[in-house]
Amino acid sequence: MEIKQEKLVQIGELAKTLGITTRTIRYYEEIGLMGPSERLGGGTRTYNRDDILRLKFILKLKELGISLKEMQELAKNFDINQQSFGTITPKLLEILDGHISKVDQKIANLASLRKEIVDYRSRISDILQGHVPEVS
Amino acid sequence: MEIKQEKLVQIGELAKTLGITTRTIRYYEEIGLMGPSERLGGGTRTYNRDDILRLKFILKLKELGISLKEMQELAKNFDINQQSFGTITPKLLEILDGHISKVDQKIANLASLRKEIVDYRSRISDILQGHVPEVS
DNA sequence: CATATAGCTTACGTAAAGGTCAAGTATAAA
DNA sequence: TTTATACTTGACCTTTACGTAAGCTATATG
Repeated sequence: MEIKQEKLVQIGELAKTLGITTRTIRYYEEIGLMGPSERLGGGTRTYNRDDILRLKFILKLKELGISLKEMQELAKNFDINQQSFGTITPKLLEILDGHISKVDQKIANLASLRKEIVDYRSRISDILQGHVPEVS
Repeated sequence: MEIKQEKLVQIGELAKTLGITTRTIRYYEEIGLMGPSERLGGGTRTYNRDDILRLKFILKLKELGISLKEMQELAKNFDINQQSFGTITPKLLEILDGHISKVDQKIANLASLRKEIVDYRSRISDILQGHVPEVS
């Protein structure tokens, strides 16, 4: 039986390599996004490869506009049955499908917003050209 | 010399017709977006046609995703010379252009997110079919 | 006159995503 | 051993756009 040799990093180093602050990492743990990490004797948090992947995933989703609250919703279903990947996957597909719809909806909303802004912009631009706009 | 007969409304009625709360209107005054309105004897605020147009304009910009802070920037230019709509528009165009870019950026990000989710979804779907995925 | 309704000011509360400070502990280097 | 970092928890601070409550005034109506 061989001993697993995990490469462990502390919170400061992890934060630095990811370009975030330690507060952010602790905050994600605080709200349950990261799950309690292993501690050293003195209480110092340590992170292994899986922890780091998870954190990177969170940052990726955040970068793309998913709120921490939405991630918490996702995390519920992820964490409840972490054991059997086979039984969770159908549910996971369902969740992902839901998210695809949500994203599609957001894209549609933004596209509509964009059109409105552009239209409004051109009306204002007309004013600068001396055109008389209609009162709305 | 004829006396101007302005139709004046009070805050409650104005709020109701615009679908906002009185708090919102007072707040806009509080932060200088609306300028102090005329008061009746008892101190009750009254709004004339220009005030109402201005408030509608604010709501329109808000609807387009412009923050109250950004509007305050606009208001600076707006208040100095209230007559000339011409002096405010270039600044407004600038802000609107910035917003169009922002929205475009968000749309691009969401599109990218969508692709990622779809990819992830299909990898998971593969697992259900018995395929062995690569570790990423 | 009493009550109802609308208005007034002051000021604290809220959510999101952390920032910042305080006071204490642990570990490594000089 | 002293000093310098890095870490810990706890708790209050920040911003945005108002919500909400308290306590008071003014106007309309029965």
